[in-house]
Amino acid sequence: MDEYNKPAITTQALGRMPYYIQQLRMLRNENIDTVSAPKIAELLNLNEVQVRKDFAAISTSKGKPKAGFSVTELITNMENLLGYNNADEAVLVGAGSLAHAILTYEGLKTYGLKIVAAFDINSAYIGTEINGTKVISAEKISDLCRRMKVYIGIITVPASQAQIVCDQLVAGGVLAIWNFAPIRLSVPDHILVQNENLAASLAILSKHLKEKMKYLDLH
Amino acid sequence: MDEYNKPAITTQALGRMPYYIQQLRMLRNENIDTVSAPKIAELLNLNEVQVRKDFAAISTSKGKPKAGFSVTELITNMENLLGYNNADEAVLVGAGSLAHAILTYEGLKTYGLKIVAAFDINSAYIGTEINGTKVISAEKISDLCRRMKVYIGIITVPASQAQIVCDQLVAGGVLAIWNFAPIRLSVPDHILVQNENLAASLAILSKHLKEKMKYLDLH
DNA sequence: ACTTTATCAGTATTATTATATTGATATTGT
DNA sequence: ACAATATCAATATAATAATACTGATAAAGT
Repeated sequence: MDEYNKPAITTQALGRMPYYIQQLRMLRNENIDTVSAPKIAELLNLNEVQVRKDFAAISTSKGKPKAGFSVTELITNMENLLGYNNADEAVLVGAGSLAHAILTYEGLKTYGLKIVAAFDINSAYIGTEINGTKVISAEKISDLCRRMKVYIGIITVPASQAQIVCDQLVAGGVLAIWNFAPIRLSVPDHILVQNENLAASLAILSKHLKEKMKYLDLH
Repeated sequence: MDEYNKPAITTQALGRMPYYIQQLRMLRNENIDTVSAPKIAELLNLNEVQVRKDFAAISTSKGKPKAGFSVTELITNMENLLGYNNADEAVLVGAGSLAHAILTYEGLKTYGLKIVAAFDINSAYIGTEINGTKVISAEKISDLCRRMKVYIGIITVPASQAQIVCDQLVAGGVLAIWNFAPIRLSVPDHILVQNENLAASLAILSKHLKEKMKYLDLH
């Protein structure tokens, strides 16, 4: 039940878990029951040692030389880590196409999230359902979060409204915010913000490509 | 025109640029023409030194003690860096709600991307338009990419089809791929892949929250 | 003019993450 | 039973990124 003497899992490793899970499930479907770190590394195009370290960080048992790790056990360990069996409830604010994409995203439950309500200010959306989730007037954010004891909020509204929405979520007792608006939210110290910034990824891709193109020009 | 003796910009710094641009534009709108690194750091909740370093990495001129940096100059430098003035053309594959969200995302042009075509296999979508972009049959991916000399591809199809689509893009001469499918694509060495993995972010958020909750329980 | 002060640039330190190396061990094949 | 081998665990090194520190300097106040 506890994890002393375990190398605490790093943020980066955590980010790789979904890839591992996905790959391990594929192997399980092929009735493969043990797998080595080098094999997974090859499949996912990662470093062998990195994979082994990641496995060591989450696995309840050790890998065996020559054989590797138990596929089902790794899956179970990762699922537990990510909260597969006790998904947190979350609310989503903003009912646009991004919200739609999130609500229909199969990964949600797998990685520990269950969206219990969606909010919007646009009366045209209010009362409708998106993939089984009711859209409710944004006025009720604080009230409903508090009453339902929801601790995670997802923000998909435009940048201009993100801070307002954020404040309402915080007022409603939300502790963690998954923010898709391209701004840095200002929150009290104890609130967790995970920014999902398309602009940032795009910037990185664009810059890398420019470097590559420059390089190609010279040769 | 060249940048010797410049600290090369890091990936992380690059990811912060969109936040800086956004903030700097707000300041410009308020007719503020110089700003200090500590001020920006405070507004964006970042470390003062980090901001100064980031500015130093992209700015064509130096900051002045007591005054700070020129707002407009910083904006110009960042826009150039990110390709604001010569946006790359890209194609998008998969016409679902995520594609919709990307196509209507205002940030695109700002950060150097212009989507010239969208592809899908679903005949119900083919021929329609999303926010002004035509949806074309997925059979034509390779051919069209090559003819239009498009070097960036965006993948928003389900995981099961992502590799196939990826191969078609590569066959069409695409050099950089922005991948929203939750798998690690296998590509030739010279192809750039930027993964945008919702599952990974979610995993990180979920884990952090669990730690926080555990901590709160103990007090 | 002089002093104070906010800010800068440059350098040093620390933290985090990734990768390489070394020796041990379980399985396979002879 | 023994040797060969793939893989592991653990430790060491390297790469990357964040933060702290130190001395210099431009602007503002006295």
